Amino acid sequence: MIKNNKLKSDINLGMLIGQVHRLSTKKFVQNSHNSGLDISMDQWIVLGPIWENEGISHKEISEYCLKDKTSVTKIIDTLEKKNLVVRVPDQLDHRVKRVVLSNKGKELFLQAIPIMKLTRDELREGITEQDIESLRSVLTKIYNNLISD
Amino acid sequence: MIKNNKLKSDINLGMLIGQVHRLSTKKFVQNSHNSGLDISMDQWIVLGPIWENEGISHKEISEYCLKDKTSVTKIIDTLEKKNLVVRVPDQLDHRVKRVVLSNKGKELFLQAIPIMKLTRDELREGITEQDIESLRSVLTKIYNNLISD
DNA sequence: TTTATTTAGTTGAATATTCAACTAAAAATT
DNA sequence: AATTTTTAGTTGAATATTCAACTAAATAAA
Repeated sequence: MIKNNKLKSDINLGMLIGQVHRLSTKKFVQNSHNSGLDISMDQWIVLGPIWENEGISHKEISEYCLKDKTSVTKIIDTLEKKNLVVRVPDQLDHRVKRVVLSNKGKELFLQAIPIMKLTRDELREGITEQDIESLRSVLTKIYNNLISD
Repeated sequence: MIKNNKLKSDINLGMLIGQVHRLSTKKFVQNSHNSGLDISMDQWIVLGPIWENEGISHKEISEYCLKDKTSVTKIIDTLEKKNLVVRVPDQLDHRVKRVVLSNKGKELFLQAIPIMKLTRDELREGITEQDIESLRSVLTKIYNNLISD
């Protein structure tokens, strides 16, 4: 049954996506650690839109990062505990929390940029821009299949 | 800085891989749940090689699934708690634990196969075999970059 | 205006991952 | 044979994700 090659190859594809995801985040964290920085991949991903858009809301971060609102809440909890960001309640809409970077957060973000670049270069070694675009294209198709219901 | 388009597109690619990974596992779990099955994506992934190779060791499962040995230990803990598998110490090499499926485990595995197929079809809707092969190819290149250090 | 519904964010429980440190057994050195 | 090193697996702490249930505020409907 499982010997069905088609099924098996799908499982392998799923495992491959999972493993590439895990190993990339691991590589980023290791590179950060080697540079003396204490930041995880997901913390970096959430810091991005806050850097670009001071006072962005949870919901907007969620959309930008393709992350669940629950995940965003908890990652911001961690970032706040590390004094990298501050939550500011919106003055007009009291449901909304706006997030801003502390100086420490800004500093860390700037230091992490070259780490991101290094990690990208390691990942992409020997891979053409065309390959990357093809990867992005197919992943986007799958993504669209997954969000449409 | 982050406005650097190249960097930004890399972040987006990373987020895309992460999101596709999360959404696929979510889709599988939802499909399972809709069929009355209680199984997670990672539990399914670990059950696979045990089904194919009764008495497989943790280490072999680890290699097959592209998962860390710690993860394998903990997922097998869960599977054992659910009475789906049993650990059997190897008689010759006392370090090795061999894992076998219980009847309940075999039953669940068989029931999960069509769920896996359904999930695959949903993911791949409108995507050519060529696209999938291209995806696999680029991911494999990245994977190889990540494991070679 | 009062009620109902939607929206933004949080909480707790369950699962998964990684790291570092650990146990115990096997294999290699001396 | 005794010691060192490697290997297989486990444990505990920290991070991340999902689900379901929840609070509180805003918006829509009655």
